[in-house]
Amino acid sequence: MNEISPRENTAAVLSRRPCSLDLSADAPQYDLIELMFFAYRDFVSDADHLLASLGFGRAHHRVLHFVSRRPGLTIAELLDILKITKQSLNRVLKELLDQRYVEACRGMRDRRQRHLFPSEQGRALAADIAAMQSKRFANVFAALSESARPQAIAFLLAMVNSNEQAKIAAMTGVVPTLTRRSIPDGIHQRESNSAKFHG
Amino acid sequence: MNEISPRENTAAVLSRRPCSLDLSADAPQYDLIELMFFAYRDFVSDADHLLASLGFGRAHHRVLHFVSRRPGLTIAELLDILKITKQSLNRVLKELLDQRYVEACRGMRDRRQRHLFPSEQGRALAADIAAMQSKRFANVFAALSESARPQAIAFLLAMVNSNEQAKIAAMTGVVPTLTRRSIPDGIHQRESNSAKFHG
DNA sequence: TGAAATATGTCAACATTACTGACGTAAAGG
DNA sequence: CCTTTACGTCAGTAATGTTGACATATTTCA
Repeated sequence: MNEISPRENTAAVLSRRPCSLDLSADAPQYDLIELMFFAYRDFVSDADHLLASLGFGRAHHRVLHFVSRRPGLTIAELLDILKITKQSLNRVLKELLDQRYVEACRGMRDRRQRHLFPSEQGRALAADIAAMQSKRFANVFAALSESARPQAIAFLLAMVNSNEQAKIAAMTGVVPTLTRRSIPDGIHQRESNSAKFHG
Repeated sequence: MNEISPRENTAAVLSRRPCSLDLSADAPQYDLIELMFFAYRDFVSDADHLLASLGFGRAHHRVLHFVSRRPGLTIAELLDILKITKQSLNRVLKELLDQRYVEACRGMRDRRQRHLFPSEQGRALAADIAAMQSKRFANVFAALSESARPQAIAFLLAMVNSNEQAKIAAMTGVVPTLTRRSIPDGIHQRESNSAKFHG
């Protein structure tokens, strides 16, 4: 089923190497589309073995990372960063709390809020993983020119939906100096930020 | 439960803005780690609405994309690109075949192989999504300097595991000219390429 | 003060994408 | 002829996400 009579379609089969030589303004940028996929895939794979050995996944890592980076943040702030539902967050957060990688305490000003802090071992795990990923960046920039690092930061920040760039820049401590003008994003920029980030 | 006596930990709570001013060689590069997360999250979200309206997910998109870009590739080649199991591939591929977004035909030289081709509507859908993502890149580079595009390509390619860079460069049609030296990747580079890419 | 809004927790059901393990089939190749 | 290769498939499981509904405590506001 779903089978077509045997043909080789020689021209198509043999042209395995893609030819995206179109330089017109709105030509599809296949190279960048695919490089984003491969670069991110290898980037996130760095931490997987270490996390799996502790029974954690990437969702746990993301929570632990942002709790470690911004100690004292609240559930609502974390939800706004991760763009997932509170039910999804709660499942992984509960495990991190149970296993004492994260601690929580009620706010003094607003006792409804819970402020999240990394425990000692939580801080250590987050640091270990950050070191692994930082090593990849260090290798990358050692192989490129000196301006590559600020250029990469400017590129990645510009890739973020423009209505979030200021917030992200502040959060990451990045100074968006290289951006020259503001241009609207892709189609669905303002409709929602639901990432449906199954990974 | 999992609650600590109410304390505000004022210093920690108030220092919401992270300070990663450490410039030593192996300092954690929190800014880049987080920007990779946010940039990729927004990048992949571009296609979600269109795909969802057709009953497809990101896995379908990845298959359709590479089939469209390299018409005639075989199952084995596709598995090597996506780094997933044949069972995972088969589920989404079957749906794309059933709904006539992809066509398959037996190889003439080796009749065990199946060569995959996009149908007319498959090509159209792949082109639509590529156009959306390309628009994001066009906006990004319009806001940055002229050298930003080749720099971004060099950066993303350098982020790929080094034992795959040559293959990826060939596949995407990118010329890795800016790379100056080869340096080993993160810890798990050679052990496996299992991406466990739940997204 | 009392009602409404807010911050969070929780239960249930479900979808998507991935995995492992096992087994089957057809074709290629020594 | 026998083994390997390329692919298909069934069964079970795991991780991460969703929606919807409801509960509880606390703050805010009229």
